[in-house]
This record gives sequence, structure tokens and C-alpha cells, in this order.
Amino acid sequence: MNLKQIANAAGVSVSTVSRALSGNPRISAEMRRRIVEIARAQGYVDRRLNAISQAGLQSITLISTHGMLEPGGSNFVSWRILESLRNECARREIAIEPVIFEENRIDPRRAFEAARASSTDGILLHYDEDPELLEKLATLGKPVVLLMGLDPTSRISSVGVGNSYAASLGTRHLSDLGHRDMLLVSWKGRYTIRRRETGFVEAARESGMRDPESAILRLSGYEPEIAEAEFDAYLATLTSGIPATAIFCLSDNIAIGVMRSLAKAGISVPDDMSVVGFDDSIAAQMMSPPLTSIRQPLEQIGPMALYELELANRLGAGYLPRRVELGCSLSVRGSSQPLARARKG
Amino acid sequence: MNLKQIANAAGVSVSTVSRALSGNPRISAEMRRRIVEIARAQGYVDRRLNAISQAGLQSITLISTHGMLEPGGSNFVSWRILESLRNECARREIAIEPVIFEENRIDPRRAFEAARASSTDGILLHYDEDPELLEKLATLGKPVVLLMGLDPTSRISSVGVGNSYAASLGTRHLSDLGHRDMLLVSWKGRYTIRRRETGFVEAARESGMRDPESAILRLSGYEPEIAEAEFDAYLATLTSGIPATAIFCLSDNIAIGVMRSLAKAGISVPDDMSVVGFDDSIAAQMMSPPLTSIRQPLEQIGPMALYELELANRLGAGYLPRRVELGCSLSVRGSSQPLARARKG
DNA sequence: CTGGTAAGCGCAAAAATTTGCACAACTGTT
DNA sequence: AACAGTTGTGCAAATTTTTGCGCTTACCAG
Repeated sequence: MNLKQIANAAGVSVSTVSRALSGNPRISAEMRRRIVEIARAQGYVDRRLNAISQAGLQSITLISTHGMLEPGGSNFVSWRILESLRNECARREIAIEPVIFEENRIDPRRAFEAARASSTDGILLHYDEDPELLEKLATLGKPVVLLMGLDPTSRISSVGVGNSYAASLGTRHLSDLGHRDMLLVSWKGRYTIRRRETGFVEAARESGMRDPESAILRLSGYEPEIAEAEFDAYLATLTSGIPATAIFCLSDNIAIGVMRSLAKAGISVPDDMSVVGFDDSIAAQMMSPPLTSIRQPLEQIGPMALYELELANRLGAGYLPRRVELGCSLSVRGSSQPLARARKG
Repeated sequence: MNLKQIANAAGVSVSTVSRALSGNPRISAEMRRRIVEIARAQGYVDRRLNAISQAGLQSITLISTHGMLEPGGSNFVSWRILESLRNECARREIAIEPVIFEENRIDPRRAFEAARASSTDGILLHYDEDPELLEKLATLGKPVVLLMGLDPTSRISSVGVGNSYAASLGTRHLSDLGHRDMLLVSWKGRYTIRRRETGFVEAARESGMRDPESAILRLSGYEPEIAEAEFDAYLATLTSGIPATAIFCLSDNIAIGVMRSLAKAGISVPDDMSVVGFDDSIAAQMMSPPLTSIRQPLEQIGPMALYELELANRLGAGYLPRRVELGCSLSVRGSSQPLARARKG
């Protein structure tokens, strides 16, 4: 794709296209807009544009525990992030030097040594259990970005998901449907979970719910079996039914367990109870009814992290550690419906 | 700056430079790295690279109350943000269509109408007092980015500063100097201030401080006069001196007032008491002793917001609202010093 | 040690892009 | 209406960038 072809498509001379694309002022704004539009549509990218930005990043070190997980595993969130990162790197011909530890636990010393010794252009880290490792990596003078970063006071950049925003999306979806009494099913997790709970509490309070904090049920884990058993137990403690018309589960796996438990108790979803999940997993889409769920833009995390490494390389000492929280979206399916309809049914 | 000059500087032929920069595989990685480095150093940018990305954003709407404030005003933070935004737009020839309200309060209806009616490529908003306006703007289907955004559950993108990170920087600086007893002087603000307090509390606790929450003094405002008067009053309530060896003020203006008060009480900075400010204002640099202060990358906020608008334009419906928190740095000056030295003195 | 092979680079031809100049169309002035 | 000034475009020359080809060097197997 070159200027000549764009010129043909636009019905103008090559000079005009050149002027439009190279910022020459001797051209009308209207013509420039038209030509740029055509150039975009035809996917015109200067060869050098790709090359230079690629050349900026030729290789990265990836420190992760999850590198070799199989697609279907319970850690499919990590898998999706790393898979899309690998794809992006392959497309842009960026070499990945992996430092992967299988036993789901990183040896901080070995990881640090690997990061220091490597001659790559930057380090991506998918491991947040060891704040000391983060601090040490920050002193290497080499760009480091944490994938799905948690701690906002860390000295290294992170690209993750806006958990409180995500949770507020689900909560507002339910309150928009008319639900005022909601139950949040969470688990005893760390930072991520706490942010989601915060988002729920704030959005629920804004929608007029009285005491959202006390409407949180914290399980001991997020496996479907645990959720089912503990939700059974929760139901057993209730004397007069669930004090809610909608349940927001902070993971699809929990939603699966909860819906099994609800089915056993003869509570129908969505007629008696709306349910919203979190993760938008394949399982969520195949349930019956299919689960309304929060979708995280996991595919954008890798590319955005690469962008941060590039920026750090370009700005040099002027680059300060940043924190990027990507927004989420809601996949509305059959498990949630307006309160009014439920009452009628 | 063209390939020939780069070739001369690198001592190779033009062909080699061309291959290095255009991603031709028929070149060694080492040579490519060297040439890219020289090209970068000499500021080589393909003319079209600029042009095309410029063409992506031709005009923006800017909604703000602070647009016309003079440089020296108390709102110099807003001024610096908007000034660098204007510069960046001028450089890239992006037209700004301003919607500015002088009385420091926006008429939401007029602002919304202006945003809807305009045919610009995106909207930048420097006003967060009206969550409803944010929600309404989010429905326009046009990219909107909030400058210095606060609410993480909002449906629109925001580019701001990592306040809790910033506060943790100052706190860790003091604890690195050996200070274990710190006093945080804050004020009764909203979200921004709360995040800074959180950052202080977490970093202070990590450094071994016992009950950081109770070491916060909240003033009723952030003017130097208020700070001075209220800190005078605070000192008067104490029977046995300040229970701290370092004071972290969440704004330079507060630090100015506090240092005046300390001077009156015969407490010398930094020998008896280290002081850290926040904002890195001109005043901070000219004080005696010059004030150690947190520097926010205000100049990066405008450009980053423009990048977000571009990204939104490019991704179309695939763009989800994001939240970017830029990192801060610490300007160490004379007002803070190691605890040991202070003890000796 | 020798021949084979492939990688890395320069030369010069080829291709792509930019720019000086001319001219047409439009604007406002006398 | 004639005129001067301004803007926007095409043509062709000038410049810049890419690429085909061949040379040199390094490495390897026999």
C-alpha cells in the first residue's frame, strides 16, 4: 500500500496525498481529512512507523508462575492474559525470555538474578505475592511493568483492571433493573477482592441500598464446590428466605456453585432471583440460564503493558511508574432480569 | 534529519540504515540496535509518523472552570495542567474548542449541550464536582476523558495522579531517613486527600509506625494562613512537644504555614524537625530551607489524555473507559534530613 | 585444508516520496 | 470589470528510501 494507490482511490495526485500525510500546510483541511480517512481505511502504515516502534522493543523478560498452564485450567484468567501477550509479541517479533516457575511460587532470588542478568529491553512480571521482589526490581533502572498489579503504592508500573469500576458495573446493572436488595458473594481474598467489594458497596449505596456492607457473604474459596457447600450452609441459617432479589458473585465459579445451591432450594433463576457473575468465562456462557457476567479486557493487558515498556524506553529517566486500570464491560445474558417481571412471575 | 546523516554518524551505508529502520531482516540485531540508538539520539522521526497520528485528532472540546486563571494563582496546579495541554495541542495543531465557566462552577446543562453540539473528535473535562454530568457525557458515544479524575467507579476515562503512591513516596523518604514518628498534616478534602492519607497510613505502617491513623492532623483548609493559625493552636494543646520527628504536609501551602508556626515556636527545620511538602511549587523551592516536596507530573496529564482520546478514536466501540494514574517523584531539598544527624545536632 | 553455505553489508538501480513551480479558481479591492 | 492577492492542486524534477545483486567473511562438515 503506497501513496500512488491511495491517490488512485482518492482521485487525486500523489503529491496531494504526500502533502496530506506529511503535514504540509499547502493543502485544504477538507482534502486532508478525506485522504487520511482513505489511508486509514486501506490500512496504510508507513513501513518505518512499524519498524521504529518495533525496534524500540526487541525483547522482554517475562517472570510468571503461570507460563505453561493449559487453556482450560482454573487459572484461565492468567492464561488469557499471557496468551494474548505471547500473540502480540509474536506479531511484533518481540522475543520473550521466560523466567517461569512451575510450582506456583517464585524463588525471588532466582527471579531477581534472571532479571538483572538479562539484556532485554524490559521486564514484565505476573506475580505480586512478594512486595520485596517488586521493590528490588524497581532499583534495577530497567523498565518493569506488573501485569494485573495490585498495590498502588508500589514503585513499579502496573497494568490491570479497574476492579471497583467492574464491581460497580454489575451492581448498577442490577439496580437499573429495579433491584434494591442485593447480596454480594465474595471470598476471603486480598487486594483485588477488597477493591471489588468497595465498588459494590459504593454503587449499592448510591442506588439507595441502606447497608450494603452487611450484605456481603465471604466464602473461604472460589471453587464451585466450596461455593455450593457454603451457600447451602448459608441458606440453612436463614429463617425467612434470602433477604435479596439479586445476587452478585465475584467470580463465575462462585456463581456456578450458588446457582446449583439455588436450584436445590427450588429458587428459580432469573424469575425468583437474578444472578450476575464475574469473569465472563466460557462456562458462564454455556450455563442454563446463561450467566450475565463482567468481562475483563484481559486481551488488552499485554499490549498495554508493552506500550508502557516502550514509553519507559523512550522517555528514559523522565518516565515515572504509572498505574493503568482498564475498564470492563458487562455481558448481559439470561440470568438477570427486571425486578418487576420477576414479581409478576 | 534523514537516513544519509544517520548513515554518516553510524559509519555505514544508507542501505544499512534503511534496512535497520524498516524492519528488513537482512541485517544483524547488533547493527540494528546501534542504528536505532543513533537515530533516536538524533531525534529521527519519519515525517509521516507525526502527520498520521496528528491527523487522528484534529479538534477537541475542553470543559473547564480554570482555563483563564493566571499562572501565579492559588490554582497553579490546574493552570500547569491546562497550560501544558494547550502547548501540546498547539504543537500538534489540534484545535481546542473551549467551554469555560469563569465563576468556578459549571452550568451542567450548558456544558452538556456544548459537548453534544460540538463536532470535535473528543472531550476533555477538567471538572469533577458533578457526577451526573459525567454520567450524561458518558452516554454521548464520543470519547470523553476527565483530567485529574477522582471517582474510580465513573463510566468515563480519567488521567490523573496516583495520590496514594505519591503520599507513600514522601512517607518512605522520611522513614528511609530514619524517622519513625511522623505527623501528617492534611485537610478536610474529598477523594484526592483521602487517597493521600491512605498512602501515608499504609507506608507508615509498613515502616514500623504503630498507629499512623491517629497521627493525622486535619485542617479546615489549605491556605498558609489557616495552616499557620491552626498549627499554632495544635501546638498549644501539646504538653510535651510534638510527638514526631518529621512532618509531612499534603500541600506546599500548608507546609509554608506549618514552618512559620514552627519558627515561632523555636523549632528549627530541618535540625529539630524534617518537613516534606506536596506540589513542588515555586514557593517551595524559594523557602529557607528549601522544601523537600512531592512533584506531580502535571505536564504529562494533557498529553496522556490526548493519547487516550486517540486510542478511543482508533479502537471505536472496543475502547472501554480507563483510569490512568501517573506516578510522582520526590524533589529532595533542605527541609528533610536523617534522624541521626538531627539527634547529634 | 577445502569447498559449501549462509549471514551481513555496500553499490547502484529502482521505487517511493517530497517539493519548486505553474496555473486555475476564488476573494476582495479599486 | 480589471486587478492583485491567496489558496489548492497537478506536473515533473529533486530528493529520499528501498531493494536486487554480488562481494566478503565466518562457520562448519568432510
